[in-house]
Amino acid sequence: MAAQRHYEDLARQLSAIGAVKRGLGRGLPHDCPGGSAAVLILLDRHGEMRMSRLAELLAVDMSVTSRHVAHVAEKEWILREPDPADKRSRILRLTPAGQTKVNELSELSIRTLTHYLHDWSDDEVVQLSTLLARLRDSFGDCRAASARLPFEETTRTPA
Amino acid sequence: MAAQRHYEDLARQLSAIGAVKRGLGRGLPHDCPGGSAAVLILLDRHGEMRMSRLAELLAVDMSVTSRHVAHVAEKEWILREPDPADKRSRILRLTPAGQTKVNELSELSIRTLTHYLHDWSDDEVVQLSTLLARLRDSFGDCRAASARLPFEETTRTPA
DNA sequence: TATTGTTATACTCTATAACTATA
DNA sequence: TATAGTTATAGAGTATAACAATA
Repeated sequence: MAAQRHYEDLARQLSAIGAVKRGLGRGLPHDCPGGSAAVLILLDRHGEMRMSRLAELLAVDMSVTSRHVAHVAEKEWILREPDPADKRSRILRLTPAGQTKVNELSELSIRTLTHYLHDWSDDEVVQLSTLLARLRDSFGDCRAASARLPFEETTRTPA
Repeated sequence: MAAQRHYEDLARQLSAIGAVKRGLGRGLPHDCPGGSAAVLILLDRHGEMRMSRLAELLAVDMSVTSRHVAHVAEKEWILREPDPADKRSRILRLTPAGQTKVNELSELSIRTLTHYLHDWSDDEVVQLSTLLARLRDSFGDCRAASARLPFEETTRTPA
């Protein structure tokens, strides 16, 4: 358990990190906004999956996932195939064009980070990645309808 | 200079960290959205300042800053006083009510992080804070109109 | 009845551009 | 002319709720 002051610091740093995300976002191709990029990258990383699984990985509501997926499907970067085991479901899969886009995105993020982090050591980059992964993990599934905080009553109305 | 593969990992983790930010955001008071909270916290942290300086610290365009500031001013959490040295400028300062709000925000972030990161050590929290600060620093002022990447021509149109 | 996914609607955050007042 | 700040407008991301189809 860390000291309160350190939690405060971390909260401030997390709030400020949006600037970096926006900086990375500005490097994206004009036809592939952040939401689309995230869908493609997760499908590349984890292989084909259903909408609900993707929503979980994106950590957003399924309605949001549906919109992003509709966009990349329209670009023909993914296919939405019927799930033989459950007719309500759809299986999402990258197309060859989608794979090409993923490669492009990958190269872009490498170029951008190489530019900004040229003076970081290998170790530092890995350390930050690792801590961010752990942070994400500690928060678990903190989507609106999923996890509730233990002191909800004093904050945003639960509905 | 880190290996390309590590940059890719970091890009993925950064993209996923939005979930944590949203989780923290859901704990905010209903009358104080993220933009307002950021303004208050920076004024508390750095003391009174001009709009342009605040925009720089927020790492957003001044038009955005102006909107957030107008909101917190309407709540009477800050004052916008004329700058005697430059009549175009305004000096922003927390009111006592604003200070109270800052304290409330601080307590909220501590409660939320204590809840989610209960099994993190002091050292780990500090390490993550430090790396995030360094990351932000390495990106410098990467706002849209400020910094330009060296390979712009293949990405979003420069204008 | 419950679950998967879609759509409509609303809210927050951000950027660009046009504008004003002052330097 | 250039700069500080405001406002109007547009675009991206997200959440809630209502809905259709299937389990």
